[in-house]
Amino acid sequence: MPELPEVETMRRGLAPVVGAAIQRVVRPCCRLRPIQLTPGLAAFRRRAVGRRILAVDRLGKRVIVRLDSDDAIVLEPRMTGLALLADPPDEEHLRLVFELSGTARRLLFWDRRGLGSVRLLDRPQLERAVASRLGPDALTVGVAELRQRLAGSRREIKVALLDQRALAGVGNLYASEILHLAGVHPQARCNRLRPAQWSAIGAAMHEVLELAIRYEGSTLSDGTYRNALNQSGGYQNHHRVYDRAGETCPRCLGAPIRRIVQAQRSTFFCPRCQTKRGR
DNA sequence: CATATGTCCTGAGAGC
DNA sequence: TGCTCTCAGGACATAT
Repeated sequence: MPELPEVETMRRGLAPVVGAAIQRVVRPCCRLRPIQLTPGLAAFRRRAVGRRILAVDRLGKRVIVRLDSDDAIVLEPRMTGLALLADPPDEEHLRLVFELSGTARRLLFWDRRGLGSVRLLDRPQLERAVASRLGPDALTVGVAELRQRLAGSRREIKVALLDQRALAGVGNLYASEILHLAGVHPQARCNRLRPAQWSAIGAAMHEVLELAIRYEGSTLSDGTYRNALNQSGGYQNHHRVYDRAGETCPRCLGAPIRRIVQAQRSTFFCPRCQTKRGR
């Protein structure tokens, strides 16, 4: 489930396509339902083929491939989507192929569950989408803005961190990791958190995300996530709490990690060293 | 307006 | 062994 570190790793892995021209766009036929492609294939080809790739950026959990036409291709991996330069894990779930000039040859969008999407947007469309759907990027947001955007909410902090309109990039796995490092209870209400706790969350967020990027993201036991060269990430070996229910907390070495459910998603935390109210 | 819940999707793994 | 069932959680639509 690509979150900010995995998508940032994808973005970096796609560096070789910068400068290449898109020569063909191919949708392999497959027995599975096709992923969402906007606009349809014919219009997509008309606008993409012949264009050169100027840059590959990231916004939250989306990869933005900028074209020399002022259009951009937005890759949204959601649960199981991958952007690949290397051969995919299998052919069956290959959803879209961009054939390119230059050394990279081709850029693939592979998605086992097919919840991801590929959209080609013009500049106003992209700007509108970003403004209406995405908060500041979690990797660079400052503590003051983080606090300003979340502190008024009555929601539980773990749930609020997942709201992409408030803050872009944090997903279910990293929300647990961040709050554990910050020492903040996942069920603490945003509007009850103290300034020192917001500072701790902001610092922990940057620390966790940067370290996870250094390890090229997390490949969980299902093995789905891969970088652009179809290699596993390494951060799963450094998870503090995620999917570690029952194990001893690495922070206090005293209490077992607990799993609870918030907003239909698993949360992992240490009941001893994550508190609702700082002091 | 803010917040909560339901939905999409496929494959892995559990249980019988 | 093979069937059925549950679960995983991205973002968005719909409900409260």
